[in-house]
Amino acid sequence: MPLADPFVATLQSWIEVSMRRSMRNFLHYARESGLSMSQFGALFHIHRIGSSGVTDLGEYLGVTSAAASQMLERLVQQELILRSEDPHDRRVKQIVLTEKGSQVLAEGIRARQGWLDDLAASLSFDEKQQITMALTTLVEKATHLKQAVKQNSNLFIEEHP
Amino acid sequence: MPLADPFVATLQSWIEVSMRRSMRNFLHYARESGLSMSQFGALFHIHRIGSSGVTDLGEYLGVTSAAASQMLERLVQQELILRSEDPHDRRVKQIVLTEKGSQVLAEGIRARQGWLDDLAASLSFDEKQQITMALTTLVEKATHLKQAVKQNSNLFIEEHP
DNA sequence: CTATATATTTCAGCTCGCTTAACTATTTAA
DNA sequence: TTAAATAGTTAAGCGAGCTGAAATATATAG
Repeated sequence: MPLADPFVATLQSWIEVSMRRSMRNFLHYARESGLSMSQFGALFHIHRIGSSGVTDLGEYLGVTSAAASQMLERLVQQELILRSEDPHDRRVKQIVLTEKGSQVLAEGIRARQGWLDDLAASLSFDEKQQITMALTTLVEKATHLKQAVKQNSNLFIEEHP
Repeated sequence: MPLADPFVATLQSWIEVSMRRSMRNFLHYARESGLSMSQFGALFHIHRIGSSGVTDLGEYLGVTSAAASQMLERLVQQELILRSEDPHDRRVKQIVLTEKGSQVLAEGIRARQGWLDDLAASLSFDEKQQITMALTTLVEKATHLKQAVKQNSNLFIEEHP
């Protein structure tokens, strides 16, 4: 076990602070919008990857296709998603966000991150510039990292032996 | 509505990337440990503020004291918390983590942030140093911000008029 | 002392999200 | 063409988590 890297420790502090804030805002919005965390997760995934099949979404969320189907049914009833037949393979369903679904999702994200404006206002121009550079590096590296892990997901994340 | 501040945009990107990663790891651990998000949230809050009353915890979580009481009962049964009478006011219960509760919480946090080691490994010494400085500033400002908001919470967050 | 306020628990009843199992429809392989 | 695989839905049943209302115990105000 490695000793505490000050870099990692700082990163942990920041993630703890930012996640607590973001989650708090987000849960507040989710509650008043009548949507659950799971439902937002589904909307988010559908938005991110474009169209998705029922089973794929279930795998992403870590649930059975039956559970995914039931959740999607609720989202259809709320007019947040559209579920249509894939013309190339009529067994699969194409799932996309409706206009309303996109709006709800966007508003949730905005609610989650609204405090960032206040944070920005409390920083000087130079501080902001320096932080922007640092975070840009982080985002880039983390994105590459993500792809690396995705390749190994069979081994380490989804199904350990 | 302000135009997109590149600082805020970068911050949003980073939070999206880091939250998606952290939440994914965390949900994975939560699932295999048999605890729900809400339960972890409760453990986290109890850990953060030391001891807490039932109603206080419910208010923090945004639920009635009845709901909080029921959740705490489940946590007691799992031996994650201790619930005892407050000697100064025997109506209220003191709620603290057990050793097991602390361990489970710490492991959850570790699972959530395990990917940071990989991220650290992908950065040079200079990059890490620069990012550490930037994040230290962010953490400090965000913490101050938090207190500022706490003072206004009656107005803007907990109970809007 | 009595009335009221506060802290917590219990209960009935509800929704959500989950599972397994059974079923339908469609595609693909032999 | 028939058999097997795949995608999705449906149904029954479970536990978590929530609410409102009622009950209990304690503290505090008059």
